Amino acid sequence: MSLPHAILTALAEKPSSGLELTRRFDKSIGYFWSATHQQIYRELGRLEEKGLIRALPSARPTRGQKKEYEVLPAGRAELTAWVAEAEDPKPVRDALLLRVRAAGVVGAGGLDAELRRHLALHREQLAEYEAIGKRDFPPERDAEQDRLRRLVLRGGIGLESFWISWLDEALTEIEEIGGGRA
Amino acid sequence: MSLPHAILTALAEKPSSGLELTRRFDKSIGYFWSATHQQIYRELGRLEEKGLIRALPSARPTRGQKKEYEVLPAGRAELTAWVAEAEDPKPVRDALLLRVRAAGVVGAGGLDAELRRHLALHREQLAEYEAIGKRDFPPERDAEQDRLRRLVLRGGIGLESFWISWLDEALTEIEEIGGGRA
DNA sequence: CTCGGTTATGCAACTCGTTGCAAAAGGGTC
DNA sequence: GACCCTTTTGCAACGAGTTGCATAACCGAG
Repeated sequence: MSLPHAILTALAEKPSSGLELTRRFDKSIGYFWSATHQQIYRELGRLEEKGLIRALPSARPTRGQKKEYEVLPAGRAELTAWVAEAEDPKPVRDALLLRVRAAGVVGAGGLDAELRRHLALHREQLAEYEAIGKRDFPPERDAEQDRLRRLVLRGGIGLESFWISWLDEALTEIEEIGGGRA
Repeated sequence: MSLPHAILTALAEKPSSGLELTRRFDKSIGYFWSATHQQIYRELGRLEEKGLIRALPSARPTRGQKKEYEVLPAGRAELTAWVAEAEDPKPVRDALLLRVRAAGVVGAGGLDAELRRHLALHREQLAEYEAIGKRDFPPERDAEQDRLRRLVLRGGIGLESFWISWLDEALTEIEEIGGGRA
């Protein structure tokens, strides 16, 4: 139930149309709450119906015509309440860890290539995060919002760093095992 | 599409009934691929229909009566093929990071309690993983399967450790901000 | 001025996971 | 032996996310 709040956050940062939101989700918010344009349009409709956001009056309501939304006071209140809500961390569901476990039963044939591929992907993502850090958060910007966004970014960086080091370790391990067999 | 393979892996490690599987998912496999008993029963039905597993002949097929399954050769082949399949890492979707970002817009009121709660949960989980490591994987066991399961466990440990250190950092940051305002 | 590409919004169908509940069998207790 | 609790299996409905496609406006090229 977090998608509506992801959208409220994005709109509170800057009023946008559905497509603009989609693009921002591809770049920024989507790094920790991804969503497709479909989900976004559907949710914008629901949020408008509930009176949490509204279409800016300038935008006519025809199809194919850009429609900008902004957050209403009720939406801001909803978001404020949600921030303090308790929600347990979702249990991990990671197919790669599962593959390694399955490899213990049927052998690790071909898994090393997949591990290397993931390693490359995570290195890319880490590089992107670090570029964003340099570009968007120079140390002189220090408002509350900047500090919190930097904190979230450090979360992303930490996660990617973890995966990179685990994948390194995994590759070493699997090469050793494979070497002993082949 | 990994649930069937999670079940195949579990059954290959040891033939089980639906309820036993449910319990093993709560303890072991479920740490990185969680599933409810509902999903498991449904999937057992599908896997049997496809001829990848079968009910052990001893078990009569009535409701409320235990029914044990084992993996058939076709199931093992399917699992072997799946291990080498390519699958991109799923984009992160983390409500807590989203809350921190939202706090940048509407203020961090009450969020610190939630961060502390998560910190405690992750510390618990880490302790559990470390206990499992000591109990199930003493260093003298060194078969391929043991090494790979230990590798997966180290993944879990690394993830929990990452969250613990990020949450520590986040709490410090938010206390500083809050201190400057109150 | 019409044709094709781009921008923008949206519907419908599907899969996967979740939640609440029901039903059959077995075992213990009074 | 009637009652109730536990174990085990299962159905049905729902909600969130995904995929494929449709529709409408706009804009530039020829």
